[in-house]
Amino acid sequence: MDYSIGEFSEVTGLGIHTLRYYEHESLITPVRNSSNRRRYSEKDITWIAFIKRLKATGMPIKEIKRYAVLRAKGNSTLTERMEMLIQHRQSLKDQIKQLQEHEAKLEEKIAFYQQEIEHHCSDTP
Amino acid sequence: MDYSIGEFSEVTGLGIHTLRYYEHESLITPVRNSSNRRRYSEKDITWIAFIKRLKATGMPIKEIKRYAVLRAKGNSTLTERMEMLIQHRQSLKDQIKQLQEHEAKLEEKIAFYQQEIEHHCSDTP
DNA sequence: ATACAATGTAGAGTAAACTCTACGTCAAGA
DNA sequence: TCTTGACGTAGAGTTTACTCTACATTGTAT
Repeated sequence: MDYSIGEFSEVTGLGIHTLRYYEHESLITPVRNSSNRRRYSEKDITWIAFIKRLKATGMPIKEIKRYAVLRAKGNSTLTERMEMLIQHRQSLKDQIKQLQEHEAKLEEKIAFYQQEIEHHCSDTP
Repeated sequence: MDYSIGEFSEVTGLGIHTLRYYEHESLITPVRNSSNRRRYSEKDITWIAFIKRLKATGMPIKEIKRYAVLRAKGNSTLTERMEMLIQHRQSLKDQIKQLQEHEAKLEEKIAFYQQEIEHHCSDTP
């Protein structure tokens, strides 16, 4: 019930190079088999999914790494990790609010353009 | 009623180097005075504000440049520019939806953590 | 046994968006 | 007049997050 790097690349959608890079950055640490090949577990799949979420919401690799290192230390770091998540939730809320503002402004601009174009085309009555 | 690059940097919050870089990328083309110094107008202020909005909503410089070049060509490009904005509005809506999904999942995760921490701390009754 | 595909490491290369350096010019105040 | 500070150009350097190359091993199918 584990995966080679090639298989894991398939199921996660991350490139093999990227997976090795993530390991180098201590985001994930698969076990190795007798011939030094990486073996990824089922848990690694959900972990990568979570990493992807953090990335998609603007968390830089450095900070994901900080989280990953805490996670690797086990339960004693639960509170600290939660603090990180709560911080990140706030930044995510702020991001969404910002984007909604931008959307509203863009909407205005588009409406204005529509006017402009009508005026422009109705020059010849 | 115009600005030197230093003044313009102040009012827009963009660095002088960045402004020159933007000019190099054809995002903005200030006029020059007799001694070749850039002169930015009031209009340039709102234009930079709009560029910032496009950037903040994930539009790459290359595409902003495409828009800027159309804008520089004048009214004949109004429709094409509007098409770009409408496209971008859609991508913005998609972005927001994605982030909201991520927020919901993060919320779940935090709730789960809260549980974990309670269990963990109540180990000693 | 042998070919060949997947994997390993180390390190170089890439793309985007700046950011900085070096060096020259020019206008204005002491 | 001299100097200082803002500005000019061209090009190098930085950061982030990959992505790729070169070359050595290893597992598997024939």
